[in-house]
Amino acid sequence: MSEVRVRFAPSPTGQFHVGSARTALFNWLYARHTGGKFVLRVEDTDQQRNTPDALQALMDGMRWLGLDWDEGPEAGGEVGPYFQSDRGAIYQEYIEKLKASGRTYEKEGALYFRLEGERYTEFDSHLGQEVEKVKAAPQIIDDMIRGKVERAEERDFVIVRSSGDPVFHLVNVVDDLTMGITHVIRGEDHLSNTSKHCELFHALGAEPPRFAHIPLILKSTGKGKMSKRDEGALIEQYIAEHFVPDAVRNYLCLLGWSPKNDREIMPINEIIRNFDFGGVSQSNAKFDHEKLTHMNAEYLKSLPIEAFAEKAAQVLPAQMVNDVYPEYLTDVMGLVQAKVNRLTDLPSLVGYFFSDSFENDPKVGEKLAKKSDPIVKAKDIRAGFALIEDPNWSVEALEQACVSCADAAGGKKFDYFPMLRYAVSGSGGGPDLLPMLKVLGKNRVLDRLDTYIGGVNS
RNA sequence: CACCCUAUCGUCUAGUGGUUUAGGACUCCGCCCUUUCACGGCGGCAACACGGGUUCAAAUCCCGUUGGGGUGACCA
Repeated sequence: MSEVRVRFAPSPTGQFHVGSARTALFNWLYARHTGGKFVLRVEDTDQQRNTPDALQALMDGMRWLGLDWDEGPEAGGEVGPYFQSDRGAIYQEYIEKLKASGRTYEKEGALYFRLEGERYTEFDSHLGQEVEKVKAAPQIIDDMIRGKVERAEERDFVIVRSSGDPVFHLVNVVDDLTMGITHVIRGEDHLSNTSKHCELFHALGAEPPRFAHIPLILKSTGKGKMSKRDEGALIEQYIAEHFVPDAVRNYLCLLGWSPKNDREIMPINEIIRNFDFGGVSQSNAKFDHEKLTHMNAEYLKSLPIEAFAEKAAQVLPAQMVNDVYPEYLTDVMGLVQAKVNRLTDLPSLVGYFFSDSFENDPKVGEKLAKKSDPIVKAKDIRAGFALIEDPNWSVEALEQACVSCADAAGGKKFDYFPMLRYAVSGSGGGPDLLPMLKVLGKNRVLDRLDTYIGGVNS
């Protein structure tokens, strides 16, 4: 059995769509699973849209997802060039072969591929005119996901435009042939055109590769397949929003593929080991941004605290973290790591750890004022905290102080909690209170209690 | 209009003729924990599109209908 060779053949337009990313991913997984080669081939025949920037964005996106290629731009390889724009001579050579085989003819300046079979004329409602059709023998597509699919082409088709440029169907087949591609893994939107490709392979005296047409990713709301304009459709967006790349990749793996053992959050090695076309779904899947976000949160939680703090530092405003000890940042992040879904939620979550000028939530303030004497309580607990001698300002010492105050007032320690939280953070929710006070430190806590006491009186 | 693909909870899916009161995950809801909460624990709602067959037995096989998706370019 010869080595598996798969390819991802994007047309770099500057935007890396999740659908393309998943096609790349499944190719990559199959190559890694089988120990084969993953080829990156750039379909840059559309000079208008394909810029160096666009290529860079595509490669950045692939690398961000951890999809490394064995042959292609910046990697080299034996069967290049890997840019279609550099392969003109190769296409010409194969066009000549096709001409020599007698399967082509010219019409209105374009070169057509001629189907074999009985010809007839018919009105085509889609084209709105009479066209010549052919009763060609059906091509049998050997698809690893869908089994044997039979489809017959019924019209001759253009392989070289009157401008002299070869069309997609031709270059795709020639490239796959000359690059020794053994398995073509692509979106189901290509399935109907595969019969054209099989015709061309056979006309060139070659056996078509095996195919795997993977289901499409559909819009999460509304109809049709996902497009670049839909929310969450672009890999660039996840990079910009500091998603965990492994989380995005993990989610994409599960969109249309299942390990069939109820496992979802998996290290990539486990996915590679289990990846197989038997696990690929035959039906299309809707994109679910919430599940992706959940998966991102899971990956965030499992990060070592140092790594989490490092990532957090990238999304927090510079003035927040610049003149702060790294240990302080790590401590703060330890408080919120398990609670955050996206890193970009962080700034609004932890502002009060870094600045005294935080917003007070008026609703929480009102609710607090309705309870009994928050100011008296604040004064009591402020006095109690001031007496703490433990230089570590530990959670235990803080709790003890609360208990003492509560005993003296004939209440419970929790009587002070909502007020304390509001006084130091302006908010009604957040991390566990006592650890949060410890991280904030004695000076900050006492100062903010003073502000609260004074602020409410005035 | 034609051709091709497809059809299990709202969503992603497990299920390849009997082990299934159809399992897991996201979402949602409830309870517990916490007199905070965006964490955690426990629990709940929720599906085999429809109609025919085949079979002792069908979510699973076949046919049809309906729904969804794709393709039908001198785009890729």
